[in-house]
Amino acid sequence: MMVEKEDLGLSLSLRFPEIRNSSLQLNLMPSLVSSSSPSPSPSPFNLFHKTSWNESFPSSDRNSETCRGETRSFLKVIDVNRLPSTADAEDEAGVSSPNSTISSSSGKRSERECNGDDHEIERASSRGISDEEDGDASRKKLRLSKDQSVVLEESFKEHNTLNPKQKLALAKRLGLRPRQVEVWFQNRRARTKLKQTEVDCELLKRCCENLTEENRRLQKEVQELRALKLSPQFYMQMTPPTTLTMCPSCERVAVPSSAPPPPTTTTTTTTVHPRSRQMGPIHPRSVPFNPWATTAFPFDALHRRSS
DNA sequence: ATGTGGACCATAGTTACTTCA
DNA sequence: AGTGAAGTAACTATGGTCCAC
Repeated sequence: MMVEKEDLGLSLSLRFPEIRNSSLQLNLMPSLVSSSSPSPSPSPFNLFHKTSWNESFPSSDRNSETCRGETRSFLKVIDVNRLPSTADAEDEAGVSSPNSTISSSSGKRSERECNGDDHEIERASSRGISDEEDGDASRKKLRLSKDQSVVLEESFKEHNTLNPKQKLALAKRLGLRPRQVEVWFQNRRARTKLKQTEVDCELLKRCCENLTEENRRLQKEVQELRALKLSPQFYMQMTPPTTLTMCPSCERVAVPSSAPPPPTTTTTTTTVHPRSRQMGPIHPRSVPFNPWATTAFPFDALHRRSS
């Protein structure tokens, strides 16, 4: 069995070598995924990756990253949930984009910043620290309003990543800082992946249960057959065993040529094509067991969504 | 052509705060 | 009112890609 998890867990493929055409493709990404994103991407969210949005908003030049001056210290008294003033909005969306400097919270951030004060200023502003709270090291969490969340969700449906221009535009629209928008998208991606992982786990669990059940059934059958083999009298009274076989072309189960009522346990190979017996004997083929067959999971719907 | 450093971005994991039962 | 769980904003660490040099 090969389990392959593609594209960040949003596409799950399970294949059983002995079961042809039984590959399961799980694709649970939101249907909003643009079908126009063709090329595979190393990004686990490749289904979302770089849609026309990004193309229409080419990434702004990275040279716009400039060191922030101490004039930003006024942010210490700004409520992050308030709508930005005109000047502030300009600042937010401006070319220099001071906040985008901090937008990347990578380990290299400190290298890019002019000094630690700027970082602290940003942190303070991100916490919405008021005058009396200034200096408190604990971070205050803001709660995004419902409207803000709705807009962010809608934006995420369109594209789960943002380029700098998108980030700025969205931040301006929502009255948030670009960093907040960025963090929201990061967390949103993480939540999406987590949920997808849970779905995948549930699916694998069901698959395992089905396989276990089938294994149990087969073991029981083997035991019964062995028991029959050990009791000659009973064995001799049995009707000639037959085997359930399937026509490779029409996938129908063939019936024995003698056509008695099929016994429960069978092992012969002589078969006749179910459609017409003039076709003569065919190569027997074991009926494939499909562990997914008894699963109530709506795979068809998934396939439809992924296509 | 290749190596290197900087900038940027992504994810994983964690922390701290808020909300709610 | 107090409390634990769940949700989530914000953070850190790390690694990958791109690009200029």
